[in-house]
Amino acid sequence: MPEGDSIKRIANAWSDFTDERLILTSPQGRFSGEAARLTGSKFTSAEAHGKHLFLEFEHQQFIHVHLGLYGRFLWHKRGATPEPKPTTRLRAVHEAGMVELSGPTVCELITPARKQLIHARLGIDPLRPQDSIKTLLPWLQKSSWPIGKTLMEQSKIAGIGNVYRAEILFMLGVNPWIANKDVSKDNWNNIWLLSQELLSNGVTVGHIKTTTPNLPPPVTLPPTVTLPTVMPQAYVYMRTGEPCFSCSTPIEMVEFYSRRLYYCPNCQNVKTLNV
DNA sequence: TAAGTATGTTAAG
DNA sequence: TTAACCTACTTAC
Repeated sequence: MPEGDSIKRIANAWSDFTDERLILTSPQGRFSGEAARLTGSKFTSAEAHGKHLFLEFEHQQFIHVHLGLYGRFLWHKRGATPEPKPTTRLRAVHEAGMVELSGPTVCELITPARKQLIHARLGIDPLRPQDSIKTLLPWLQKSSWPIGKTLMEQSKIAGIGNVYRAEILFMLGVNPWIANKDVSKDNWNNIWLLSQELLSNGVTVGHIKTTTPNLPPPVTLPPTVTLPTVMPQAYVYMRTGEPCFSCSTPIEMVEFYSRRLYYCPNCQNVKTLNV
């Protein structure tokens, strides 16, 4: 489930290993040399930037991980020592437990210089307290990119993926095709605040759930529409053809820059503009 | 039980 | 542009 909230949660989980000397192996083989070199080094900290994870070991050694679509961390309790799965890229063992990483797009041992390069190509992250939409506004107010593309562009905003993109635009009633420069500064601030709120909530609850009672869609509910007693995880994501919770119009889906984009054509004013 | 699909990115061609 | 990564969940049979 790799959007930014998941990576932040994984970074938090790694803090259990802080100051421990780990035994690292790579049953799958593609990280064997690096695992052997790091074994016995003290793990010092974990950091998330967007969907990228950095595991720091003493002497400024970093493991850079990107889960991609299939990558998973599997945590084992203290004392549990299951047989290593042959697909495990990285296995880390110490007294407090064990973790296995499988299927990542990226798992590499990097220097501080390379880490800096990776940060430099990533945009502002709603989960990083030091980041602000203010630094991106000058570019946004000149850009003709559709906002639906911008929210997914990791070099501009890091951590939002296909689920949060669809949900943020729906919750604020924004047409995904509208140009960045046609979105007001106030609306960018609202998008940023909502991103922070939704991703933080994802870190807390452990999965993406945008449909909490505290975060209703801003669209006014007609009196004839009743929300289901048990709300699903999302308002529009993966709900093609089902009625919008706000206006009952069927949710639509199109291919958009090689990814699927879900939206309510009515609440997000798609018909009255272009598609 | 099998088949299909997905919250993503990289590198080969 | 396409294949690779090779998990976990949902749906079909």
